[in-house]
Amino acid sequence: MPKLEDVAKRAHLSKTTVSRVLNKRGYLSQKTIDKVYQAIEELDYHPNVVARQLYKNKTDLIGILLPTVANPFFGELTAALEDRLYQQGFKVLIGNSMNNPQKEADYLQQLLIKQVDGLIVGAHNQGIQQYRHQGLPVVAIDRVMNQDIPVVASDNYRGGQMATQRLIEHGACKIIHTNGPHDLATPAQRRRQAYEDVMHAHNLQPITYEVDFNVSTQVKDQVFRRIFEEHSNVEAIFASNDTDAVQIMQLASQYGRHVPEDLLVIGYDGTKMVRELVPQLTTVVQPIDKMARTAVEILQKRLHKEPTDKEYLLPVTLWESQTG
Amino acid sequence: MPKLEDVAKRAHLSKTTVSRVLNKRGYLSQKTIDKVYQAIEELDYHPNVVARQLYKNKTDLIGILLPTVANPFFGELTAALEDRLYQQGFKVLIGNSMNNPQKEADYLQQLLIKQVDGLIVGAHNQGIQQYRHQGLPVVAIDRVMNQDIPVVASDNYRGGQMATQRLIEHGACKIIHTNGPHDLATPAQRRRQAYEDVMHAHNLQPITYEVDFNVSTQVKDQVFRRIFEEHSNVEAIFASNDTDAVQIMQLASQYGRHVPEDLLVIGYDGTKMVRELVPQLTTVVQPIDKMARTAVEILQKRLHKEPTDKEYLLPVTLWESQTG
DNA sequence: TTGTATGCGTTATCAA
DNA sequence: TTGATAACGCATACAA
Repeated sequence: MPKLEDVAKRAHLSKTTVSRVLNKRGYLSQKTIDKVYQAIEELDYHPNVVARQLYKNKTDLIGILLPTVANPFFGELTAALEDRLYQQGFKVLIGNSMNNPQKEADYLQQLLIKQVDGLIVGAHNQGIQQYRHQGLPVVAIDRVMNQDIPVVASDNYRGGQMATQRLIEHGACKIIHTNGPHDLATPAQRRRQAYEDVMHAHNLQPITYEVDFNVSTQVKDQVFRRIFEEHSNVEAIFASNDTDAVQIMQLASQYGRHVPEDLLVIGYDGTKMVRELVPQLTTVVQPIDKMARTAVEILQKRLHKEPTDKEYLLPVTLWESQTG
Repeated sequence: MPKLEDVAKRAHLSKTTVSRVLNKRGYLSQKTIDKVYQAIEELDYHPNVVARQLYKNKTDLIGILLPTVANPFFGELTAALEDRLYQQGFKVLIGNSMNNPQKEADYLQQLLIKQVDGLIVGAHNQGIQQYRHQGLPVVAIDRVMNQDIPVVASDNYRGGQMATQRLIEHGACKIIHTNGPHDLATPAQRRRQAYEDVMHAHNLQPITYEVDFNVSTQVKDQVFRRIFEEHSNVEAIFASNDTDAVQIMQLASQYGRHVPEDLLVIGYDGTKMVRELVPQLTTVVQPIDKMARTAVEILQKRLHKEPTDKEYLLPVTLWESQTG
């Protein structure tokens, strides 16, 4: 691998001059510039990014810590984030921590150490209190961390309202909701709050089943079956996310229930992929693109030490389709 | 940010000794070790990864260049790759190049430059000949690059055979296939070859519609509509991937066709996500996990300068469901 | 307009 | 068992 010095020698110049040409700094004669580029060409020289990173004390790398890009929501979110970050001159380091708090902790420890300039976190593991580390700008997505980390989220309360209201308008009374564990501090809990508020306002009894997001389809199956077995008269389900909603619908048919005649189902997330693959699913659409843009914007502010709000709530919409 | 020297000062030792403690090298008295760890604790010191990278001339970073993690196949593939790579001590830099040859070229230029220790490429853009760059170990997934880059792919020929044969066994004669542009050198073209071979063996006429993978749903719509308009008597479609298959089925209903009574459809990829969301879709399942493991294995060999084969074909299976 | 010398934070060689 | 110093490759302050 040729280095700056090799180029300098070949062009009969000093490292400084070559560096200047590369970074277009200061006064340079055209002749010098040409010589440098020619030497670079001949040697197939490329600057060493790491050395540059060390000197500049920044990497232009942003870490994205999420459960898994295999999930459509996080996949689309990651794609959107990568797109924005790339446009701003950053590259993206990913860490998928699903089902593995140890891995999340490890990523943190490693990423916090000057490997990345900033961090976008949406991982859901519990019991990780390490984010307090000062110095590294962090933005959370749909996840409450500690007080000085800004959160970007969809308007979960509004989403919960819209879904529950729609189910009630469609004549359902016995409506069951699924959500993450109540002790996991996430903005998604506001959906539950909204659901309960709307139910109470209509003198209906809210029932929430708690399902850990980071859990296999099989384990979720157990929980969802309990819904049908413990509440055979359930009329509607407001699910925690779209894949859960679909899984519930498939289970429903095993219990002889037909959607939407027999049972209404509304999901959450409304990714492009799910709306393409299961267009009949009524769902609350999170503005993934806007969330990504906002997260990157906020991160930039943090990087430039500008003040930010604590929370950014982005508007949801309802994909009004056939299942609920 | 405290550095080695700060720790050394606080522990009344030299940088060397502290470094030795951190890397557990050479002889050290327990007393020294304790002092060092105490100082590290007190200062909340973390080694600077970039400085280490510069000295060691490696980053423990692997670049993954794919069209987009928003697509379920690449999403699941990325998740699997990340998982394996993490286990091997690597972190992952992603680049999504969909619809953007410029971006792919840019990523290459940047990643080839010592920013990553190796590269896994599955991007589909044409006209990028830059991968010749020596020195950086590269593995391609489902993509033919140049001769000295090993390719990991599912057994596309077998997949094409299985799908076509099944459609014929189910009584279809007028079978149409969709695939990428024929001038794009990809192992997926072997599906087309298999399709044509099987068709010819049954004295049937193969018809392939070419659809650029990197293109919007809307544009694909145009192409798929042409299938129904130019071949109103089509009996079965073997689609290039599952999302296309679903899109085709939805279009079919607009043309008054019912799947599977009126029209058979088989997809390709068989991701967990699609099989969960659209279980009725018959599809050829790529062994994503095995592909990821293999790719990482091969990459390791390249990193250790061990010889590798040119091509690794992994077995596909058929998800025998209802649409075809 | 160009060159010299220094530092970024780490690891390793060699000497003590 | 420990310490001084050079090297990794680059970019800048300062000098010429």
